[in-house]
Amino acid sequence: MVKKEMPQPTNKELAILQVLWEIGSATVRMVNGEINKVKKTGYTTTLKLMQIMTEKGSLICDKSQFKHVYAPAITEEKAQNGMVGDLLEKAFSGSAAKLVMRALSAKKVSTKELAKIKKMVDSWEEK
Amino acid sequence: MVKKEMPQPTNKELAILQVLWEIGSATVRMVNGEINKVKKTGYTTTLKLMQIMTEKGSLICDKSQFKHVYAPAITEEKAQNGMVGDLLEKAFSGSAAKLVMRALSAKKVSTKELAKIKKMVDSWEEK
DNA sequence: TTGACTTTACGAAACTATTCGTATAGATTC
DNA sequence: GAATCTATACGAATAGTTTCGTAAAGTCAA
Repeated sequence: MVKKEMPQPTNKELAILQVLWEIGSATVRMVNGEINKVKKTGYTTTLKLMQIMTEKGSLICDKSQFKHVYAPAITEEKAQNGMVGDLLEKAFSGSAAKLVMRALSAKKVSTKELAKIKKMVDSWEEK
Repeated sequence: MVKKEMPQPTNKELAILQVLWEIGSATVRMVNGEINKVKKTGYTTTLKLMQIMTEKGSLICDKSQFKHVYAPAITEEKAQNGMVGDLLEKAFSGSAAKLVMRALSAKKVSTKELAKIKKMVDSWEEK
C-alpha cells in the first residue's frame, strides 16, 4: 500500500478545515459565514476554494442535494501531526525537544498549560 | 516602536537560512553548493532567491567585494519562535499543550529526547 | 409561470514563489 | 589584451494560491 504524501494545507485551506472540524459538515454558506467573522471573503471565493480542496482530496462533497454539503476528508489530529512533523523536519532537524523548547518560549504558557504538558510528558515516559 | 510583522519563510528560503545559520555567512556559490547536496538547483536560481530575500530583509548582503557575501538577518531562534508561534495560532488555537502532544506523537521520540523535554518542562516551572 | 433569490459552474485576474536563460560586468590566465 | 572563467543583473516562464465577476441552473413564493 502506498502512503499518499499529503501536502500541508495552506492557510486559507486550514481556516476552512477548522470550521468543518468544529461543526462536522456544512454548506459553503455556513463555512463562508464563519470565515467572514475573521476576514471578509466573497462567497464565490470560499466556494471555489472548497471545490479545489475537494479535487485535492482534503474535503468530501455530498452533491445529492442542491446545497452541496462538505466535510473534512482528514481528521484534525492527522492534519496537526502532519503539520508538526513537517515543521519538525524542515526547521528543527527532527528534534522534538528543540521544538518543544520553542513552543514553551514562543508564547506565555499558562501554569495550567504547563501542568498539562508535564503530565503528558510523564505519561509518555511509561511507554 | 512598531514591531514589523515578519511573514514566515518559505521552504526554499528556510533551506538557504539553514545553510547560513550553520556557517555564518557565505557567497551564493557556497550556499548553492550546500543546497545541491539535497536537491539539484541552478546557480542563478539560488542567486535570485537570495537577492529577493535581501530585498525582503531576511538576509543581509555585503556588496563591498565582487563576490557578494550574504548573512542571515534574523537568528535561528527568532525564526523558530516565529514559525512555532504561527503554527500555534493557526492550527492549535494557541494551545502549546496540544502542540507538544502532537510533537510527541508525530514522530518516535527517543528516550534521550524525552528526558531533555522533561528536564526543560521542569525547569520552566520554576519561573 | 414569472420574478426574486440562492447556489453552483466557469473562467480569468492578481499575486506569490520558484525556476532559469541570457546578457553584462569583473577577474584570471596565458 | 584576448580568451576564458566567474559573478551579478535582468527579465521572463511556470506553477500554485487566492480572489471574484458573470453566467447558468435550481428553488420557492405569490
